Amino acid sequence: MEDHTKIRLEKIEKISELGIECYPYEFDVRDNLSDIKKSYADFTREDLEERKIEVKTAGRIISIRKMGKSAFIHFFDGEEKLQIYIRKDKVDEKVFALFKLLDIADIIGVSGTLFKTQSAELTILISDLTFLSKSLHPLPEKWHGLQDKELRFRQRYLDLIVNESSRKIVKIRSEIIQNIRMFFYEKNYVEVETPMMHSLPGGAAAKPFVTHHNSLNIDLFLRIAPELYLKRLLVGGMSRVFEINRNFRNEGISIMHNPEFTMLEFYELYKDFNYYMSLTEELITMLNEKILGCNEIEFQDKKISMSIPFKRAKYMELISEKSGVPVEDLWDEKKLLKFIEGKFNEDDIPPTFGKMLDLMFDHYVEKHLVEPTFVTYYPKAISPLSKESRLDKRETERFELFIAGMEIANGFSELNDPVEQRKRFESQVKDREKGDDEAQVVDNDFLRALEHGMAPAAGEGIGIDRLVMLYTGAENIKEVILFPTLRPKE
RNA sequence: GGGCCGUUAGCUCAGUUGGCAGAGCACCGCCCUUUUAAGGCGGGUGUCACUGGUUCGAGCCCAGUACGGCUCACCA
Repeated sequence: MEDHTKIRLEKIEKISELGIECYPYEFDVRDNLSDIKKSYADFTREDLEERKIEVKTAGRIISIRKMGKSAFIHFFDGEEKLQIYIRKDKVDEKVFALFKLLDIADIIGVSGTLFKTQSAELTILISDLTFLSKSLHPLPEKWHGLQDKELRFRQRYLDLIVNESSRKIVKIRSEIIQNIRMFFYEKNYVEVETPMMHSLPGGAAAKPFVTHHNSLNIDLFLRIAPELYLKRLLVGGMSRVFEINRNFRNEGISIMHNPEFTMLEFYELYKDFNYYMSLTEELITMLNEKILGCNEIEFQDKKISMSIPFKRAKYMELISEKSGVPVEDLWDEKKLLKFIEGKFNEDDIPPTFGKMLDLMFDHYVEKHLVEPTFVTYYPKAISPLSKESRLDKRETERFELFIAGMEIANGFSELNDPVEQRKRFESQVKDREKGDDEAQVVDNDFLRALEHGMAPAAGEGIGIDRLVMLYTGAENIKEVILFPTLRPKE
């Protein structure tokens, strides 16, 4: 056993011997530290002297400065720090004996009177001390905090205790989600929850996790997207729905990817993708206002203007512009393949036309999309759930929003023709046969729903984790997910 | 999955040419009633990630393994 732990266990014994409960059941916190600071930080020493303001609060000890018969302690309630002062002549003997057995990281409750020290720091002069919980381990180092990323992710609680930047990310994430909910509630959207376990993986191009249900004796897939269920709700006449929930994709882990991630999806009947581009601008503008108070974000040393309207550019034209390949040649699978064969390794040559376009886009375009940009009119081959474009039969009414080189949103006019949808699924199956293991499968149950008639509709998904990265400047998705997926240790 | 890098005390980090394992904070003992990176005196608390190898001798060199970071690929 670690020495620190042994010593602290001995202290628990000694506290017990004083007749003090080491793990009590409750404590009446009358004032939290932020309220105390907010209310009294501006009072002068004389004001506080005169008014003798009593407070009762609790928190975790983060530093102790002992001076024989007195001591200063900083403690922390998850939100704010405050100093407390204990003097031997101002408390019971037992309280002072308890104080001597306290360690950094222990959790205590205190009652006392507010005053200001000679250096004008608001401080509680303790009259009573309640032991609330012992920590058997010391805190990480006091001014470097916890730096080791692996420890920060594995022991997030320590990270939260000592690193304010980590607490701030949690808070901003909560504010973003809360504001998104408000945004949709105010527009009369209904929040729903659809299955996390699907009998067919659908709604996106991705490899699923597989699990098994014992009593049904069937394999189930953790969902890769909620899309096909949300559209069943549109068939059911729910005209405005949204869901904020986890998706699971059995793919690589990187600074942009976690196997489980949070997705917002929303759908509205009688609207098209143009309307949703505007709605997205409205949503992002609202978030900028609420979270940052301005229409600019700072991301990895880059200032990015978020003012609307966002740029719009066609998918094929962007590829053409950055790669130098004429648009009509991009549409010609043979010419495109020839170009790719000349540029990429043999191993990297994609098996399908859609994958070739993806490769071109990712390689030539994506990283350049720093300013918010709607990439529009994705080809049909890579958009099996989107409605055909009114302008060009090869394209769909689909857009993706890119900010800071990250794909943030993906929306489209929803394909609602069941015959066409079946063809698209079948074309996906052909892609799968050619070696695209992320191509979708035919979902007959979903097709039956479409056959009952789905009104025209727009739909969109927004990756919440990446959105939080934008608003917090986090450079790794693990920073915005409290417990990112890591290989277990030991 | 590929490439590069890292892993030394509870934490943050040094460790030279292969020659007794180090510092600061934390911790332990003593002193100290307005300190705040409190201070003073004394104390090193360690499976140098793991397993082998080379060597008189390995934290250091070599091989492998584990975990992580960065990056490329796939993906949102």
